[in-house]
Amino acid sequence: MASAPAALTRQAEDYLKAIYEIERDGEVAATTAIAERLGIAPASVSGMVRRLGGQGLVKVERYQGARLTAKGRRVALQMIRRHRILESYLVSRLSFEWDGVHDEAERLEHAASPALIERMAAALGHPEVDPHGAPIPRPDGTVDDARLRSLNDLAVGERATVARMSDRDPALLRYLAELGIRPGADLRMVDRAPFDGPLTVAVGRVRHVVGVGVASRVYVGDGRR
Amino acid sequence: MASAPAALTRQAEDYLKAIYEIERDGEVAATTAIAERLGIAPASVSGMVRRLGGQGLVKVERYQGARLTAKGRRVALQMIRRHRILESYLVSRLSFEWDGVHDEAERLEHAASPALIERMAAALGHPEVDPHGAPIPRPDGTVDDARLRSLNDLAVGERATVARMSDRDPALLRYLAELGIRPGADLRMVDRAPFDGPLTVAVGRVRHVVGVGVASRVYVGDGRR
DNA sequence: TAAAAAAGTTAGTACATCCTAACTTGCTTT
DNA sequence: AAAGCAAGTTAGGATGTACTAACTTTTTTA
Repeated sequence: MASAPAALTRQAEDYLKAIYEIERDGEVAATTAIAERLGIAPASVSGMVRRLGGQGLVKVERYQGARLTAKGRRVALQMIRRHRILESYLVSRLSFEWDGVHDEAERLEHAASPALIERMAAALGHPEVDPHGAPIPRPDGTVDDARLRSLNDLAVGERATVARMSDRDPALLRYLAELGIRPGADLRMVDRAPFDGPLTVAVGRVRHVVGVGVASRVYVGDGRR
Repeated sequence: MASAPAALTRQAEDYLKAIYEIERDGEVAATTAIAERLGIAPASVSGMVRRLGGQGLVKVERYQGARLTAKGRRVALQMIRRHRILESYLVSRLSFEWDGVHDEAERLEHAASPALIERMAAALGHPEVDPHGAPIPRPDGTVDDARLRSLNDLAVGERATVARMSDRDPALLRYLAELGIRPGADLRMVDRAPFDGPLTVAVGRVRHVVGVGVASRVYVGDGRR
């Protein structure tokens, strides 16, 4: 028997999403990492993670963090699909700015029914990436969520195309937009100051100097998208 | 000083909306009436209503029910505006059926930001009524929420135009749609069976026989809308 | 490898919300 | 006006989620 769906709470959904994203970055979903991402105390995470474990959504080993089960991953990807479809819809149909949709989508994703999400997706022609370049999981739970190099990893002289960037910090997004760094933009690493110093990047024929912190939050693909 | 907005919980918002609707129907928002509308036990209402009283949203007199304060009414109308804009948007931009939007809007109204609602309203050209004919409160908190006669109150031979109907029961809405009874439809009371028996109503040139229960949930204006 | 630091857990508390059961109040009816 | 019933309230308990403080385990460092 497939067990009752047993509607998850908003919070449970957020935990699963957080854990998914940490794992996707290749790290173990440690208590502190989850707590940080959700902006809550580590102590609060212990209990919730245990509860998620009881529901078969994560596998927990005391003192060793949590790992998503297949069931947990399914939920997480569904939430991410919702989030990204919502962001896409808000930007393309309700003229939201790309730096302002994250929080709105974050709230709506818990309230929107699957039917609403699929109608939005259909209205947009079933987009494959969201406005920040993040791939949208398909309804069947598959995603092309390849781990990308960050701008920070480019060697001097190397060219690349911006693939995506984190959507969580509006100020960063506004800054990047000003520099012309958006998904699809072509760029070239011109210079790297030593000791993790600032990078000089050519975007089209304009050069910008950006810090390592910024560069590490911009992901690139090679040449073509 | 205008006092901190102090984000209300979903539940508080629902209570206020329920109280508003009961008062609009000309009744006192008694504990049991609120409980019934929200589908919870009366005992649960007592506590919450006291809390709302403490926040200055309702005035409570023990054993005498609650009454909205101006502040409470403002919140309630804002929720109703959200709800009705959402319903309108879902029907007209995402091809939802008019009988299926209530629940979706009910969930989204707690998550949607004022900015989103206003963008939707703008996209729709600032509609004044929702798909069920209910007037949409304006951003400034005013509404034309006149108490209407129900179809049940029509005298034999009288003509009227359908103004609105309850949006809470999808089955009722589907039934009404089948009969051609929608906001804007013109009708005439042809016959009333005695002892609260069924009513015969002409919609265009078709006659339908409907029960009193149905008729009392359809509201009419006179002649023109 | 032992001490220190970092990470994680438990214990105890709080709050919002709901429930049921038992009691109280107020309205209605005789 | 007293009794009975309906409506409302309180008491006590459950759940989900968070917090801080104190303790434990693991990892790092010296």
